[in-house]
Amino acid sequence: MATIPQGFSFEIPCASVNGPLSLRDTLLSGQTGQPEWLAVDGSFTDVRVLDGTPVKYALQQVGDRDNFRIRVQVTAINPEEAATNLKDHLSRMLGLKDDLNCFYQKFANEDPALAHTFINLRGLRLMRGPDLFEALICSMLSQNNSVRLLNRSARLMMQHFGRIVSFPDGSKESLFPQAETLARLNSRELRLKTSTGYRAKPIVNVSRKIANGELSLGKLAEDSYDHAVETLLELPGVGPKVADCFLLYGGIHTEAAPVDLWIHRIVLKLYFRGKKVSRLKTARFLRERFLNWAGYAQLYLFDYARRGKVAPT
DNA sequence: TCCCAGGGAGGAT
DNA sequence: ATCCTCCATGGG
Repeated sequence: MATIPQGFSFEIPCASVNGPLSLRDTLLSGQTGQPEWLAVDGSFTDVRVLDGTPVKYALQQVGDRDNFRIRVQVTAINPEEAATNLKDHLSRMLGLKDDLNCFYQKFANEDPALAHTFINLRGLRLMRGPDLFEALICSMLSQNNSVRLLNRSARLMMQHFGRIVSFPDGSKESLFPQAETLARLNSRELRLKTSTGYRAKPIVNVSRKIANGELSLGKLAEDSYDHAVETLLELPGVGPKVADCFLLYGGIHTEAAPVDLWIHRIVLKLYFRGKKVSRLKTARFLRERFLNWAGYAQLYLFDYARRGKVAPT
């Protein structure tokens, strides 16, 4: 009887990350492309299907924001093989190639408010959701919702409607549901089982468009920012903020800057002297000022605004 | 009990 | 274009 390989682990060295990293801030900053990661005594666990095979892994950052290594524990049928895919997956998902120092240097001088966040949030990176459908649904869940409830609904969707995968150690985990699965539900069932409220109907509707081939998120991801937004806005339950959320956290366009209530408040205060402008203009302002770093600027300002609890103007 | 949450749709002005 | 109101649900 062959022995089951138990603990396999590897490390990502500091040298293969472009600049500082705060794994904790990155995974717990409430980025909407996927359910927020759960921290279990300093370690974060996730389950993904990479190249067709289920992989469970735990991440831990050893060291500080500037001098560190990422410890990765892998559970899979063939851990060594999975590790190869996992390295690419993590690099993309955690934005390890993003040149953070370039971002900081570019705006530290001309933008004092933003520069303030560079100190507190040093190493915070943009997370790209590994799955486009998951990113879209989580973005739709975010409308008029709290981060806490959004995550709760996403987890309930996984538990009730996600495929279950099992691992050599005997554990079973549930994945985020497929579009085809949600497409077969009636919205009432989804609403009652996952506490999604009035968001259930458009979520089922959009899932059906994807399942029957009317909408291809893969093709959408190849489009320009403007054209992609145009397509997204035609979907029920998708407005400007949700569209930008999907494009940013789906890892499609870093120029997308989702403008929610908090971002709107902080941008009006910092850049418009409290003058009232529409959310659409706020979003355009961020894109024009920060270009391909607009998503990052939004990410840092979001945390800054929430932490400071900027009052409505 | 009331207000709010990483908004969107539909309508009226 | 901008400004209402309503929309389910759970937490404070």
